[in-house]
Amino acid sequence: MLNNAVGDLRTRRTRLALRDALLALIEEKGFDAIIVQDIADRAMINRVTFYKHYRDKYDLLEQTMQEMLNELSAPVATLLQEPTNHAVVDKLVPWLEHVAAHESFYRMMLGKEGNAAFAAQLRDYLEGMVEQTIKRMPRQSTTATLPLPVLRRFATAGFLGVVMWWLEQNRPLPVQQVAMQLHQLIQQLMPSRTQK
Amino acid sequence: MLNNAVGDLRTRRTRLALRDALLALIEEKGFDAIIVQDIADRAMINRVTFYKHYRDKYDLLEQTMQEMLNELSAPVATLLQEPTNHAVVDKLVPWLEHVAAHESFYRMMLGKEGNAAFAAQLRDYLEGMVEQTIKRMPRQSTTATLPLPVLRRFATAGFLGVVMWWLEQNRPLPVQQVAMQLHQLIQQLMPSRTQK
DNA sequence: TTGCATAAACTACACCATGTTGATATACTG
DNA sequence: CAGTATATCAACATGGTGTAGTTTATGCAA
Repeated sequence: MLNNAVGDLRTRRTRLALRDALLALIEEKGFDAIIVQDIADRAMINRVTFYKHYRDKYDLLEQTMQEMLNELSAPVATLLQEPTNHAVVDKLVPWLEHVAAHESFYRMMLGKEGNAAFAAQLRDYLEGMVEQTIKRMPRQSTTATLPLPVLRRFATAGFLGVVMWWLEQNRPLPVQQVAMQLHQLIQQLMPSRTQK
Repeated sequence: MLNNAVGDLRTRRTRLALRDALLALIEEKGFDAIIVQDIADRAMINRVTFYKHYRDKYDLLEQTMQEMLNELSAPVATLLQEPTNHAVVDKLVPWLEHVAAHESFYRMMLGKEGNAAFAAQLRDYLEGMVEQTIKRMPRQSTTATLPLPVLRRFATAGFLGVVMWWLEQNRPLPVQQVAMQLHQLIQQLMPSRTQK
């Protein structure tokens, strides 16, 4: 059926339990190894009830991923307000802190056993951020030596790569330091910007 | 069982057929959607025979991936001989040409429907390359402003990101141009190198 | 508070992919 | 050419998926 009243307390409780169960299981053994029965067991929900809310485990994953990305957007929303050169570093910090708070989840989803769709979605999300930030930047020599899409992709993919490295190594550096280094890396890719 | 004489003509024929079938199917519908029967059908091999050679479809994938990476290594082997600054660009070209030759495969395996393990393996492989290249570089100010692992990860992840972009867009640029741009991006990340 | 409506639980089922077994036919190797 | 290894075939147990019908319980609105 898949059509339950979203307002109903029972519905909200069930979906929350399923979502939490999925997150916990992903952290424990990765998404691929999970079967619907696992999710139902963990959530203490009947397996049939699962199917009354989600088509399959991929459906649940998709919705959960979307929620994670929305959460991720919150700390960055303010970032777009004042894209002054130095403020960006400080605004990276809450972003990285969110990632750190859900460390195991991100490590799993972005790692070897991870989910390519999620990585791609996160990259797209970052690219969107970059695009908007660039738009609001003070007009300057737009005659970049490299095509913008290439530059953008290199930067976002590299950015994500470093975040992954950071998680894989169990965060050997404090958030502030990673933020600084990421900022510096991005800066080095923007030769049009005059060295202040 | 899984132990067949690798010298036997039948064995070689069977494994080749299975490997080719897998590659074709990956290009058609991605790895996840493939079932063993698909591979057997396409290879015109009995399904049971499949299991006499490979544990499961993941086993076959792993071996096939390894072969692809070995092929990929060939054009780069010479790269390590003379890591002079300008020669690197030229040596990137055969590498990109290999990727272009197996375009659909790489696009699938690295894309949204792709396989995170393969992406990670390819990244590791690239990191190894970078590491060796750096070792043979003429000693110079090793006092990089950034930790080497971070720099290396950013560069390789960004590199792969651009290659992915190139494939996703159906190769809007000729190989030479991509090679140049990638070279330039990497250069910009190496501030220790004096601008010649 | 009570009754109604709706969600959850439970039982049962058909379906499909997996991986294995034992018997038989086929074909490579030496 | 003979012997042995490999491929084929039919059959089966197992386990995960998704659905249907029925009963139980619980939240909601009057």
